[in-house]
Amino acid sequence: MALAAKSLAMTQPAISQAVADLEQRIGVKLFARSVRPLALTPAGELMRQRASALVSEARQIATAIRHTSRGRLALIRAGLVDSLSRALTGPLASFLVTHADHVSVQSGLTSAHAGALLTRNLDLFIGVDDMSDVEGFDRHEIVTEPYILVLPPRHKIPRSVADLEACAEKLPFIRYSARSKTGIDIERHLRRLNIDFPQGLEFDTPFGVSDMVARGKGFAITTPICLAEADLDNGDVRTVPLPGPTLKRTLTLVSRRHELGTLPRDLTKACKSSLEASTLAPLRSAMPWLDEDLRA
Amino acid sequence: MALAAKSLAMTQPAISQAVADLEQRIGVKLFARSVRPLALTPAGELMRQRASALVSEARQIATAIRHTSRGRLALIRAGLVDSLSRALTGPLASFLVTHADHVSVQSGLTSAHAGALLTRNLDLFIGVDDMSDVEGFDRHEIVTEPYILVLPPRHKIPRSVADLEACAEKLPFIRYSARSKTGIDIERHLRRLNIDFPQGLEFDTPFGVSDMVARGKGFAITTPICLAEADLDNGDVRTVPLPGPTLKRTLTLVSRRHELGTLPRDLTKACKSSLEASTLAPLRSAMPWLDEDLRA
DNA sequence: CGCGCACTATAAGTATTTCTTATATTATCG
DNA sequence: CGATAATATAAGAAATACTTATAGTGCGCG
Repeated sequence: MALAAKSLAMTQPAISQAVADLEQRIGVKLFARSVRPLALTPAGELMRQRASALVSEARQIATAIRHTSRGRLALIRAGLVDSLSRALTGPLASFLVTHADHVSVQSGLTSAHAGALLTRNLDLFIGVDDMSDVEGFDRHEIVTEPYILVLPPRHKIPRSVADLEACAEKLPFIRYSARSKTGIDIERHLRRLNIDFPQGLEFDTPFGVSDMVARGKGFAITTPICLAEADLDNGDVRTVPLPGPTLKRTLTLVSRRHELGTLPRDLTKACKSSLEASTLAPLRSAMPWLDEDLRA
Repeated sequence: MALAAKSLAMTQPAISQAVADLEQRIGVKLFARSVRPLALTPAGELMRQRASALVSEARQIATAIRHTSRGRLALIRAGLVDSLSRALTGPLASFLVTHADHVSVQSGLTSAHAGALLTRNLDLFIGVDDMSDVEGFDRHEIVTEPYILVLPPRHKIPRSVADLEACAEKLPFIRYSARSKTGIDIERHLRRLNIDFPQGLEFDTPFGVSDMVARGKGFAITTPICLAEADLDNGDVRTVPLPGPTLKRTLTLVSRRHELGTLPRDLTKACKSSLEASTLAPLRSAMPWLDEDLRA
């Protein structure tokens, strides 16, 4: 603390008091004081990491603002659900780079992107959740697709809900993580069918789920776009319609209202075109039974 | 400003003065005052975006720190850096499922995994950062690999640092996001070489970076494993040694000390074997100049 | 075009926060 | 065990941020 005071041109008690104040306000000890020299607690280490990142970002803001040029946005940060990562990262970035000096594309789960949009860490995202319960956002639908059943090759095809439930007698059900909207939707659907597959393996990426099925380690519920995204090297999985009532998901572009002009609408158009050509048409060829269920 | 004052339980002149103070300190106008109601300038808009993100992150830090707590582990939650997702998700899950009833495998950026490990949202991770400055963790090295330069097909091969810098005259430099350790290491290396590529495109996935290079949109610095992970459909990129001093990265399994017994060591062994067979041997075949630089 | 309205900006004073000085307390080392 | 070098505490000073009172400004309406 004495060295910190020196480097900040302050006195040592000022530092000590400031740290003590902060500890009191957040209710957590940041330093272990029963040793010399003082050591950070795990919480103190976390604070140090995140707060120094914060201070660094704060300093960068002033610099960035001074360099803002008119017209083009300085920065666009876009989130893309990982099930569209391979299909749309290129088209998305190519489009955005004509509208901003600095483009950041972040892949991941929609729940994280929704949170980041709310806290203004993203400017828009394409994902499974359209945040329809929150005011102040625009939504542009890109595609609706049905959930399908994926089984290892030569697995018997279940034709009823009872058959589906019986699959778990031979192979475990491979899950999407409950951290993903897709995982949540699937669990809710299974509960409606009174099916309760035992806990076992779960993944937060389409590849993780699909790869395990291809390896013969289990069966899963997924979507055609997720399967395309997995891009399995040994793509021999058996895909069939999901027995019982249909379950669908919609992929939507979400942005704050009144902030990006026509960019979200134009971007949606560009993404629809690209997705149709690169993913949907091939999927309809591979799974003709999808038919009208899979269109942008 | 009057509404902001009301919502912050302050008076309107306090807001007016604070904004004026800030404008004076950074030397930039944030509001256009010649119209009613007041409008944000472009700089003001950028400030609003970034400052609100900053405030949000600041609030989250306190919450995250309070939630740091010791708790019993009910399952194994493993983080896997996305550059190893395709290569190791299957082997990792297959191994862990023999040691736990419930296994969660989360793909993503090492920085998020490191944070998650610190806050006990993960039990272990495999990533680029070994958290060597933090006490209380065990580290098992899996592989060390050099960074390489990737260029569009038929691009002239840079043989010196000056050549490397000159690449940006024709094509933009495609970056890894600064949210990734890989991105940070590359930026630091370029600073050491006194190279400052203009801001342009950045991605947080190996696929994003590699796909843009394959499309001829730019050039990039990446690693052989990242390139393999991208698994490009049109894999025609030109890979060459990075001119100038070598830069390497190490992928490490990190777990808390004294908590998982021999599992981390055993898991490391299993991952090394799998990685060597599935990724490293093919890479050495494709890029013979890597030679001894790429071994588990 | 002038006036009224609803807002922001400024001046001066007050309240709060942050820092300093002086010194007490504590962990470590020889 | 005493000396040392650090941090913590108490009290007062300095700096910052806020309030009140009121001047100034852009817009819309008659």
